[in-house]
Amino acid sequence: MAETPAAQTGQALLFLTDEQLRKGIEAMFFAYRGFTADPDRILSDKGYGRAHHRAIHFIHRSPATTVNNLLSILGVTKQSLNRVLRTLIEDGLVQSRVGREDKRERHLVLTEAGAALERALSDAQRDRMRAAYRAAGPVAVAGFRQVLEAMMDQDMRRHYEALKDRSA
Amino acid sequence: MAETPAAQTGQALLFLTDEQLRKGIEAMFFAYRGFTADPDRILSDKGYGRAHHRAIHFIHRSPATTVNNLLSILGVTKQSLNRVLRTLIEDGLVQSRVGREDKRERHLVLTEAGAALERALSDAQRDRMRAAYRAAGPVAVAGFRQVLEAMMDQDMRRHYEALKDRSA
DNA sequence: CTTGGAGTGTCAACAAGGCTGACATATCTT
DNA sequence: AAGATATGTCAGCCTTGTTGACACTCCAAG
Repeated sequence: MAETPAAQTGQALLFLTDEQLRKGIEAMFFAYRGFTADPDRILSDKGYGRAHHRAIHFIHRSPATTVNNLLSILGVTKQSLNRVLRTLIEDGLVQSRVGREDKRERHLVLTEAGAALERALSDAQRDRMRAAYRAAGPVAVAGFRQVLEAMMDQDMRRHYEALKDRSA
Repeated sequence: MAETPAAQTGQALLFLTDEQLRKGIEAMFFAYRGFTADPDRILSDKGYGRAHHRAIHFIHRSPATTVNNLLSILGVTKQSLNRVLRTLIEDGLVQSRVGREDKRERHLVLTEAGAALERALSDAQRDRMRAAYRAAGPVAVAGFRQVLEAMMDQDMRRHYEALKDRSA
């Protein structure tokens, strides 16, 4: 676009032009495809989908989490989640334990087989992430995380922060 | 993890720990939700989905693109794309023109109504991206883009670069 | 102790948007 | 004339999201 009147906006804010923003949008789109590609391949071999991956990931991250907690992290309906959980439980990857304090709640944990699949999936995903991190360098990685965190919804940032604190 | 023997890896490579990578993975997951949330709201009001958004976005970016080109950018089957394109054409948002050189090809362009929807969608998405960029600052944004680009598949990077060059 | 509400599971039905396979049509290339 | 290419379309399947309805268990407040 043309020169803006205020001098301070002339150089400093060029990274906020529509053009730059559009590049960022497209980068998110293409990168997310790469981000999910490797786990997707592993999953489809076993007859699972991305929804199973998400459930396994967050059960691993928060062992003995309740169904409700998982629901609010994943942002889907309980019917959707239940369908996925049922197959994981039937297949012996996840164990559902009745709560001790509150017996209405179910606490979800990975079985050994579930943990093995989790490892395979996150190894694949981390390999790509590691390659990208290494290629970009630590300064870029810090910026990457900053922008992503600023892009989240409030609720999602809450969940993200809660997970971050767990094993820091 | 414990101290690694080599001194050079002690400090410099801490950003490559599994912990850091996992945080990056979760940041991508939560941020992508935010990234698509605003357009999704606009679309569902009109009875469209994310697939329509993607088609509209890339037709806008590459006016008069062919169906085949769009297919390779989006990475879906022609049946999937065709279902979406058919509704967009029926609803008068996209126009399909027989190619001049090669009459087998169809060149896709947005109508005025299609361009209006594209504007609404990308305004919403850019608003969030702009807020995130502004909050994180130009250095972070450069890193953000670097990491995303390193995360793409080869094919996707090719398409991304091609689009980048268009109006640079 | 009863009752209301919360947490959970489940059934049924539906839609979007992926996929495969098969086939038709028009057009270009050889 | 034959084969390859670009596109469209029909039919059917899968995953994963949705709503709505209903049952059950359990906790807590009255």
